[in-house]
Amino acid sequence: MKLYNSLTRKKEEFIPIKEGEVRMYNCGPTVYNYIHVGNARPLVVFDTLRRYFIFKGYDVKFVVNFTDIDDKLINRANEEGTTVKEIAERYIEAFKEDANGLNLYDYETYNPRATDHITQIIEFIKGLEEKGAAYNVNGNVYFSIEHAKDYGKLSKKNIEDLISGARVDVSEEKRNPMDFALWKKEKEGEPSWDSPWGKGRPGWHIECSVMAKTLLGETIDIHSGGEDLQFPHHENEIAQSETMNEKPFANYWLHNGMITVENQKMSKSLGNFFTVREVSKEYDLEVLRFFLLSAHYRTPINFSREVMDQTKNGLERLYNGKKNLEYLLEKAEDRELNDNERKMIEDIDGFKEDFIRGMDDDLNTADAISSIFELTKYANTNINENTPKKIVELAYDTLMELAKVLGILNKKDEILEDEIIELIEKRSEARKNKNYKLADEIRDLLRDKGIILEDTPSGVKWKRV
RNA sequence: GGCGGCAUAGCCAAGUGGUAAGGCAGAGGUCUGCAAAACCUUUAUUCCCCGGUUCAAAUCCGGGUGCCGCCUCCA
Repeated sequence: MKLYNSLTRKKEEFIPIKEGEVRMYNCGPTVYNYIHVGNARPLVVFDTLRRYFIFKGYDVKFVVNFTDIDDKLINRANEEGTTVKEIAERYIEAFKEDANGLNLYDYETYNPRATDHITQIIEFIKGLEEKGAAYNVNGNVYFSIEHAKDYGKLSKKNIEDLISGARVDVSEEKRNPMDFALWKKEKEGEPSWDSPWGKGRPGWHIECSVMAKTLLGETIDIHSGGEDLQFPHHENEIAQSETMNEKPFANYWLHNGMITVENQKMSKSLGNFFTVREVSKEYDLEVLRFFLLSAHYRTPINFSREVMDQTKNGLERLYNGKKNLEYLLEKAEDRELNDNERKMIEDIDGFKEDFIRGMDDDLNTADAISSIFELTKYANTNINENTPKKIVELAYDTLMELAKVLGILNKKDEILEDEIIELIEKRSEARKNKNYKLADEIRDLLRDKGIILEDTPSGVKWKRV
């Protein structure tokens, strides 16, 4: 499998540190608000990468943290006259709901909180201090970038350019304008923890370094996140971790492209964002997930109602294909395969190979999705009531296996209520008697209840909308 | 100013040297009591523009144009 590594700016063959095992870290949300569509992209994309590793037989450890202490949470708490803890709890709960809708919890994910790692954070900063890479000024502790080897190697920035172009307000305390805070001194009314430098709280960058180390080890396989985090956040993580541990922090750095709205980056500061829960009022979040996978993860994608509608229709086509196979599965009988049917096994396996080829090429989900469409088309065309059960099962299992990697087609139909079943039977009777007026009335009635009937040569099929 | 990315049909989107995948929408058709679903046919002689390399370029090289991201909290 090849992955594009931002560190080298090349596609590289993925080689895990430990055979058969992958350790991944993805920067998670700062829980001061609901997540928006832009936040959802890395979550969905790298969840899909995790799923694909599992599909390939790897044992995967995947960490997505919560940043639950930060200026934004503090501001929010002050605005509402409540506590940081209350804000964090609220938006962590909200996150979990959204994540469920996006099908991010199909497998185990570790969701550590920064505030549960204060002890480790303090230890880490002490370690940096001992190495001379951190300095304390009046209770604020800064990381000294001069002590980091290759600072800027991820984002390919050089320090002189950064300083000359810096728009940051230069703190009197910092020795170098690009130095960043590891520990922030307590301010009135802010949550704080005791530390060797007095009361305070951790800076943002240090959290990720510490949680990655604590949960995954000093060198991890893959670190992922939005490309807008590349600088300074990821650069600073590298600086801290590699200075502290004296070994590579992450072997592969993966960055997803931005979501745009009318070709402008969706962001909180521009105010052009759609929260995941807003979207969920109009679309099933599965549509959003499918949309986020419909283009290669490194290209920017534009979020619009038009494209969401297109995605919804495309997804429905896949569901119809699934439905058709489920229907045939009930009818299919076991029998010996003839030559032509044996050939079908190869054909179906071929779609799976195409899927794998796409995914192996730097997680090309757009390409992989096309092989799922082709599989359903093949099944619709070549599989019918007379197809042996073995073939129908293979097609169905293959479809579901590939869909699971993408985290789609996981909706199950509920059981129909007895009164609905009675209505369907009544309508069938009416059709038999050529009483089409009554039959159509019943069909319309059921459609209003969200149940679509389809008459096929071998019986009535139904689905919910 | 520095660094990076993108430009393929009405729309979305693969394809990085061998003659344009797939999806959505549209048109026509088959099937159907009518529908729906499904299937078939149809929709880019051409991949932003101009040069060049090559037997062969959407793909490589040079030069333009347009759009976007990062350099500040941001997924």
